[in-house]
Amino acid sequence: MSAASGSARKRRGAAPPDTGVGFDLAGFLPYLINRAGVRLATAFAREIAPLDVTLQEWRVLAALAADGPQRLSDLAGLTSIDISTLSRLVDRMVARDLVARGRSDGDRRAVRLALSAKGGRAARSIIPLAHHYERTALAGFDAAEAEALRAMLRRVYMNLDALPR
Amino acid sequence: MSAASGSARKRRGAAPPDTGVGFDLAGFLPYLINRAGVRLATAFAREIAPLDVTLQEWRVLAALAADGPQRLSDLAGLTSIDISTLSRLVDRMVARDLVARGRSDGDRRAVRLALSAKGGRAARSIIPLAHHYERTALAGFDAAEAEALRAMLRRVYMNLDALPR
DNA sequence: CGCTAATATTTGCATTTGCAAATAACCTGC
DNA sequence: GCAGGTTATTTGCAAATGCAAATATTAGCG
Repeated sequence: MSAASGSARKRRGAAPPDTGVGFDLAGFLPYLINRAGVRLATAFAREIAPLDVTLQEWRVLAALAADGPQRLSDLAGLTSIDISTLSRLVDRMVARDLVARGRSDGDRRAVRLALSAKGGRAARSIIPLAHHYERTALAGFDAAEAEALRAMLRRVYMNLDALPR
Repeated sequence: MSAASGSARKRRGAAPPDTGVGFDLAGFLPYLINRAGVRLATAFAREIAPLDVTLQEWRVLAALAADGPQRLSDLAGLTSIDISTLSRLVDRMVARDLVARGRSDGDRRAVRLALSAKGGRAARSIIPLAHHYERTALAGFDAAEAEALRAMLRRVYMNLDALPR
């Protein structure tokens, strides 16, 4: 498993890595979040592939399962998927009868997306896997630690929310 | 900023969200990591766009700056970029003279990638932005909290490492 | 040594992606 | 009740992506 431990001091005895620009990647938060996220994502994607659901599809199912019927833009916010990408993803899910698309009552510009019966079944079959997976990711964490991690991730997210959109 | 607060109890007075599958997205770790990661990524991408460097390119620069010259597969591990995608990404970076590509001495199958002079300058110009950005993400965190977050993200990553590859 | 299995990288190919422009439906002030 | 500006979604289009197959090279074994 790769070395890359602390390093990145101001140089010292050991030869600096040739092109010595010097950057402490291993301690860089965006790096740590990204690699954990990618790991989580690719591994879970493999887990649900046999169910013929992609990761992005699962994200849509999960968001609809959690928050109920909603508009496309709400779903985009909840899934972190670009709205144009999501529009087409939902197309495919509608075609496969996982999601029902209707026009919003109040505002006819907006779309109203909901789980179909089949989509609900798919969600219910994946949710236990998701929970199991989360427990795996949090192996060795006690409840307080797990909650602390969640809270800190929310804070990071909100800190970034305060930036120029 | 969307509502979506705690909710997801076992139901109670308020009407369950129509298609009541029931899933606590807001407390689901993979969701929290993904949305923080996506936020971090898209916002930083915008930040460096004026420098004519994409996020993936920055990841390559950062990995080379941190760990020095290395092989393509090492870089893939460090950046969490798929190796075939990375192969082509590096192509472009070589074409733009950000990265130098040579064949490894010991093993002529392997490639040896290093920052070019220009790539080093690009890295050095972005690193301060990256640090500034990390500080923004961690606004309100004291040093111990920030380090606790990093440590927990490493643990999550390692927990997943133990899974079937 | 010669041959088969493993490793490192590249390439073929079909999808997915995301920005920007187009479209559609509201909403506001007059 | 309508011009002009916003908001919600879709679509055009040029990349970027990732899986699987091809290539190139090394390693191991008899």
